[in-house]
Amino acid sequence: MLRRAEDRRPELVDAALVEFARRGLYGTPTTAIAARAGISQAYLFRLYPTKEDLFVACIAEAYGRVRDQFAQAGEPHRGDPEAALEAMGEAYDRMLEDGTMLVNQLHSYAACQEPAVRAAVQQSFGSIVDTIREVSGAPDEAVQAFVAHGMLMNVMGAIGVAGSDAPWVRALRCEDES
Amino acid sequence: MLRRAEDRRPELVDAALVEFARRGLYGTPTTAIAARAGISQAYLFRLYPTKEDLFVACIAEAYGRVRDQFAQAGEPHRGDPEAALEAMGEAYDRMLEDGTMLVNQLHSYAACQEPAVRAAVQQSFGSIVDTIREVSGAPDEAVQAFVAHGMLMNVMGAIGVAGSDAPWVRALRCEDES
DNA sequence: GGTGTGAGTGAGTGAACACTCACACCTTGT
DNA sequence: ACAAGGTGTGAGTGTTCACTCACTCACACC
Repeated sequence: MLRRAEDRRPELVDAALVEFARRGLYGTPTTAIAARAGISQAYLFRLYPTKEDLFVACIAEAYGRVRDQFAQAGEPHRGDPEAALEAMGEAYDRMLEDGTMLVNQLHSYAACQEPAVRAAVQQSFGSIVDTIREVSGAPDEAVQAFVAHGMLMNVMGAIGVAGSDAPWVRALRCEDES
Repeated sequence: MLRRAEDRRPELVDAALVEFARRGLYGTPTTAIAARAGISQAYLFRLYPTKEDLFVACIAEAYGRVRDQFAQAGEPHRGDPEAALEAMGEAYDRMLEDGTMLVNQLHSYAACQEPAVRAAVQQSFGSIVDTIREVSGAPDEAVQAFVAHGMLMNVMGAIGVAGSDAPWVRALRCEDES
């Protein structure tokens, strides 16, 4: 019947990732998160003393998963930068399909006015870039282009043009007119 | 003594751009916006019937200014894609210094769950891309790389690593170690 | 069976916030 | 002179929300 708090916390973070994905730190009520996690709001605040603490935990989790996917995808191609980045790009595309982790990244940028959030974002983001650099061994220019391209795809997903065939969207996807 | 509503509205948008830049649509109280604009909160709601309407107006203004800067910077180089993109890039760097317009773009992505915001973002964003394409005449690949690079710089500014010299930041800026 | 401890919650609380309303004031046209 | 209409506000209102408190219950150990 009773569960350990250490077991509950990751479940709460899972639920919070879904809710925060919708409207970010400021727009997401803790009641919705608690309801999704199947616990009382009061207990949410026992597991994480403030909403911001929970958000920071979500940031760390979301970035961590992305980093792990990159590492896993790139590892078999260690020593072959092009192949490694290619594999990481495919992993990124797969993550874009669900979108929860990536859209939370956008919300994390938006909440960087809060010092605790900013610190977590800097740390987690740096860890992803380090992983890309270390595993792929690619030159800085290629890493920069890779990260930048990922952000563009992320934003295009978030603003709902991923499936659009407006000319400017097709151009950003580098599809020729047909 | 009394001013016309049409004159007030742009001033209100200016003030709102500053306030929204901090915490976005959900995290910014209308009281703060009204105070900055030097009007009562009640009058704010006469000028824009909902906070969301005001936010949408801010989106349009922020994106519009960016688009105008791009057009102005690129126009003298029409017909020379590389030079045009280069000039636009410099214009972007200048806009990053203040940051208000660009960080509002991040907040606009984060608020895309609201249909009205999403529609405005899609329209304004497309208008920027169209301008870049039309004025520079650059191939899709170059436009994509340009936009993606801009987003990366924007995010790095927002998360507060613009001036950092951590290795991963230097790598993303493509500076060699020194 | 008793007792201590951590899990878990129902029912608040106070503040913040989006939005409203009744009213005053200024300006313009006639 | 005065009506009409736009400008502007003080003082709310109802709701939402982060966070708290007093409490119950399950379990482990003796």
